[in-house]
Amino acid sequence: MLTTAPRGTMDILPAQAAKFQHVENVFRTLCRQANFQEIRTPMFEHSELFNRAVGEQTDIVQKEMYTFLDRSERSLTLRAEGTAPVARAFIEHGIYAQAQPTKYYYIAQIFRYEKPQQGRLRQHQQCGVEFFGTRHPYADVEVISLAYRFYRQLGLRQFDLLLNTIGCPECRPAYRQALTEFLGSRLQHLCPDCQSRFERNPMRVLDCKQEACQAFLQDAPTPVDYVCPSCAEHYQQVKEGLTALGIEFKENPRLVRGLDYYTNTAFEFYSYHIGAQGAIGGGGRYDGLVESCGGPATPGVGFGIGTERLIMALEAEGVTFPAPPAVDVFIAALGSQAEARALTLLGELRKADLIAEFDLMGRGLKAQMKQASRLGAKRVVVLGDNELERGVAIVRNMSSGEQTEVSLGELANYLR
RNA sequence: GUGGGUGUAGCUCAGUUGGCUAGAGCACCAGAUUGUGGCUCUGGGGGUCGUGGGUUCGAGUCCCAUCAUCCACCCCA
Repeated sequence: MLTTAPRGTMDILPAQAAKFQHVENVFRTLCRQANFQEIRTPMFEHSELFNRAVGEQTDIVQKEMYTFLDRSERSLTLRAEGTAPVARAFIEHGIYAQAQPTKYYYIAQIFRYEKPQQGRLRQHQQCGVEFFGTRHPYADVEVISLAYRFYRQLGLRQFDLLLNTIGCPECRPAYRQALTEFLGSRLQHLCPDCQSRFERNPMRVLDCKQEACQAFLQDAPTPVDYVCPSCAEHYQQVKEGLTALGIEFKENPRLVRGLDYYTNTAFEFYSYHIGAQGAIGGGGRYDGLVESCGGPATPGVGFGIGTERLIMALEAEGVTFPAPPAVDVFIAALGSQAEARALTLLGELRKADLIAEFDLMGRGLKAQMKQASRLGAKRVVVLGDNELERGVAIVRNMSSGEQTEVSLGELANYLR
């Protein structure tokens, strides 16, 4: 217990951390190009924020949040989701009063009390964006195309973009009515899960994975059939915008998102190579969110992309990550005098922007060479009493085996 | 929350119908000419066999419980 990470969490060791860094670097670069600014919100929020924003009846709020009381009996919740905290900050800092739109990106840890399995953790990371202040369908296109470019830029090829519209508060009641009537009449034929979904959130019945249910749902009404003219127009323009950018998508009228705040556009990116949890990113429009959190009515659209799942998908497709830089110079010092000189030498080399390392394990020369080799050192500086007396050092090229003598004063220059 | 699989060295695993001081490969340390890595050879260190009970003359092997982990359902990234 003491020596294992908590369930559903994992240590990201250097080899893996390098992959995260690469993914994050690409993400930051693309965000910068598209003029999204970084925002960092707290790792925990008042529980009420998630309850309200995500929806009391959602699975996240019902059973997946890390909620606790602090020492002042305030109910706090570890960030269960990326959008709500950004919306909260948007309101708290009066950003709605500035010129719109505002575009944010974040790289943040998300916490959910789930039962772990492949691609599903209790702490995971998301790269996400939130785009506030405009209902323009091209904002949706900007957001979706950013995610799309992110995947492509990293080298991901085999993934689908699923697209749907789920209407707005104007047109949803009519749809809800039709769906409820449809489902109500054949409730006894649906699986127990669907029966409970019917009570809590009828739209979620649509994407039940049970074949028997899907058979009964063949003729079920879908949101697209009921959207109002303006929602239909919005959806149409999103599709045209994506097409204009050469982004392929698959319309899926059954795609429904599990968070209450979504309106209109809903999308999901899916990889089929990483097990059952194939959703590598998802998002949509949330025009009612800011208002429901206590701010002025403000439209928004965004996505969240799971970094761990993304890396899994990349690896499944055999995408290689850039190798982390190897050690440039290893100083092999012999004896305490040389060791002392090596210490100051290291500083000089590092100042010259070289990755420099030496031995602190009291190894002999042979073992130091081995260590240097293990670290992938390109060159080794051998420094013993002989060299020290003459103010020089031997520089060995580890790939060719060639050795030359260089004066200590020239060393940094020579190695650079 | 439900179901199934798996827990032996740092890692990947072997361990015969229960039977000697629990093994291999990799990794680590040392040596093979005095101050030179990779390859090879030799030697060495390292294991509460997940944990706790039980059965037995005897348990890594069988039984129970528990914990952890993996996979799937639910749901999501």
